Amino acid sequence: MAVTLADVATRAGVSAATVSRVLSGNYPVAGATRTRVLRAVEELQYVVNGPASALAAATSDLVGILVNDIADPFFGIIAGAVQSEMGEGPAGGTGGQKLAVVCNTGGSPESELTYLTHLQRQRAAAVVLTGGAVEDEEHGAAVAARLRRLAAGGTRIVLCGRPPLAPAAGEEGKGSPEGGAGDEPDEGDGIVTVAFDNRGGSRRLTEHLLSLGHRRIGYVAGPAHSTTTRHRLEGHRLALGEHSAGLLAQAEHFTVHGGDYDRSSGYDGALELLRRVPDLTAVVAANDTVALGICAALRDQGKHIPEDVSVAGFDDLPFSADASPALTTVRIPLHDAGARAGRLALGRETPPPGGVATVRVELMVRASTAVPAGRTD
Amino acid sequence: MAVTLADVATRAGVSAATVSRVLSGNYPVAGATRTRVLRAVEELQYVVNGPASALAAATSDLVGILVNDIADPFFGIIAGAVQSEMGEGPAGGTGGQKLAVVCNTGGSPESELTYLTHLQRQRAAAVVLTGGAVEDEEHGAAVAARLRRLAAGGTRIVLCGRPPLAPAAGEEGKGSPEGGAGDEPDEGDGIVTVAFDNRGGSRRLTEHLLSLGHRRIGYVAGPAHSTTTRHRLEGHRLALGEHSAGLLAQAEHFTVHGGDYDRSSGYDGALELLRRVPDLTAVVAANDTVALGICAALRDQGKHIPEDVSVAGFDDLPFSADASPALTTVRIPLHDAGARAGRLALGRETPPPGGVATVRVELMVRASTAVPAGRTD
DNA sequence: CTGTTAGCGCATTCAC
DNA sequence: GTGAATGCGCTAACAG
Repeated sequence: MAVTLADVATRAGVSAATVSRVLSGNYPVAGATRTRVLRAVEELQYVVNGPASALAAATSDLVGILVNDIADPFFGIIAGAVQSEMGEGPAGGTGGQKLAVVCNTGGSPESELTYLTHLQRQRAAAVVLTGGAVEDEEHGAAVAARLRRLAAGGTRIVLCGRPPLAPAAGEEGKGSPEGGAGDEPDEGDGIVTVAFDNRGGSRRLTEHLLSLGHRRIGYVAGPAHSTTTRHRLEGHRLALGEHSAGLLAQAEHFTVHGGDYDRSSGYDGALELLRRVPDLTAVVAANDTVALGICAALRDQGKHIPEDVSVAGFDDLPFSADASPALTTVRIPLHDAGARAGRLALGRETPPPGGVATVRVELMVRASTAVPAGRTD
Repeated sequence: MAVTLADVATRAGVSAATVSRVLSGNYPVAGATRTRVLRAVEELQYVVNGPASALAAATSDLVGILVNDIADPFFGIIAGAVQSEMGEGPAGGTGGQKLAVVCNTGGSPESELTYLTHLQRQRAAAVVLTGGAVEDEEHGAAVAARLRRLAAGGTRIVLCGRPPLAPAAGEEGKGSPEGGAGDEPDEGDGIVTVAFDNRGGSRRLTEHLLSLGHRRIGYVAGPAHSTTTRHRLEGHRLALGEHSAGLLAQAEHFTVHGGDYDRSSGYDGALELLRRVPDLTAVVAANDTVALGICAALRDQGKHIPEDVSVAGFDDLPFSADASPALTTVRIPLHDAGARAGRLALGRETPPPGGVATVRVELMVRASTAVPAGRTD
């Protein structure tokens, strides 16, 4: 690490400033000197000192991507897409390169805050937060506050698959001309969001089940206090309620609140559901992974899918189409969403009006859902 | 971002040095002043400037984790485990906190080098490289060289699931007392590796198939030029060769070299295999994901698993036990391996002798493999 | 086009 | 136990 800019300058017989200029590439330098400098860099195996550079320029090339579970392809796909948008800066050189890194919060709000602090320390160029947020007053406020500070400091903030920030406390009366609008996302802080239509997708999914003739539909929900969990559940109940008040009334009894978005939540949830409602004809899962756990449990109980019980997931992860039977689910264009978030983070795409873009989701009807056995029409 | 150490100092009525000291926590400071400083920090919402701090201290808290595919749980599990080892530094404060970040190379050697350069720029405290390496003379040498420079600069390097570095070129005659040992991993460069026994696991898996009575065993290999691919294939053929020369001779014909470690490689590979050897009784996959693709293809061809064809995977990812039928595979203790790599990266665990630790793998026999149909003993 | 001059914000000697 | 001074390595005005 000993070799510095000055060493290169000496070696090339130029000033440090010149070396800096050829390296950043954003300044005219004579071809001959450039070559000389580059050769010196090569010979000395010089590598820029990031901290020093960041300090002097007051900018960083770090872009953070926060995910709730790095072992979950849902986040992997988004993160990969975000990352794929970095790399090719407008200029050709190594200059505009961003270092996109993903930080695994494990869904813990504390960890989320810790990472945000770290990123703020590093003066990150941008940070992308993916996936549902924990619905906790205190932490929510803390995260929002930190995000606003980051944004104020010039860090671009993008929310992907996470609902927009609520307006800051005490913001409403603060000279806003339109008065107490109150519940609309505040603009102007520069925080942009790419939202998933969890509610709408979930609703369509349940409508599909209803239209097939299902009336006893179980629901294995995701982690408590997660925005995603809530939105999907709301969509489900919206569909139920639109069909009949009776269905909506029994919804709570047909819902089990699983733990994480993992296989065992589905497995255990399905068992519990079967205990409560032995003649269940369909189960909706918080997501595809949970759905697979549900399938396993049903099979272990001697139930056939979809003959005895229909099962549906959410997300349409790659493995869902290959499951047996292939899973009916709601496709979220995770890659597109992530790519867009990446472009937004780089300021390469103009933010949507209002700062919120909602990506469309699509119902994927496959083999795991069918007309319930009792139905003969 | 405007608020600096000096601001806090002024506010607290102390010198910048004192503020620095209470923040780093590694220096005696009077209780009263400490409280005063901390309050000022709080009031001003001060956050350390990472670059400045790193520059002055010549150290960084960045730890990089390189993965080949961030959407693959194989890497997610390892990365998550590595990350879980960071966070609780020896001291209590926010001082010893490391920022563990994962970088997605997509399996591309260029990208790998780019990330290593970035990490070197940032003077990363450590970098963990996970998963198989691409077997390419040139890139291998380039990566090795860069890793050695990083290590020389004080960055800890840990290889996890990747074979140890070959000795540096021209190193053999360079005053090494024991002369041209040549093909043993060079120690002394401080690069430590946690290796997976891919060869041994693969061998045991194929032995299992042979012992069941299978003789026409197809193999859908992983990406070409990957160390992992090669090692697993070698283990497979080792088992074949030990059983009979005939099996080994036809091995190449029974092997299809799929593309990536994904579902479609398995699907397409199985189809090709069936074309070549219609009366196949078993197929071994490069990994579990590929195995699932194989299962899908076989089902689409009207084959039953395991009655008509047995299928086996590798890695034992969480979903494998839930597949239907449950997948016979080789379990790699990914979490343990990652955790160990993390500890090694932090210097919290003493490196194994020789710098290489090999983690044991375990054959998991489940429902996807059975005695072939023709066999009646 | 290139060299010179100042800091960037902090950690760390030294003194006190 | 605390303050004052110095420099980490680089970039960004300025001159020339």
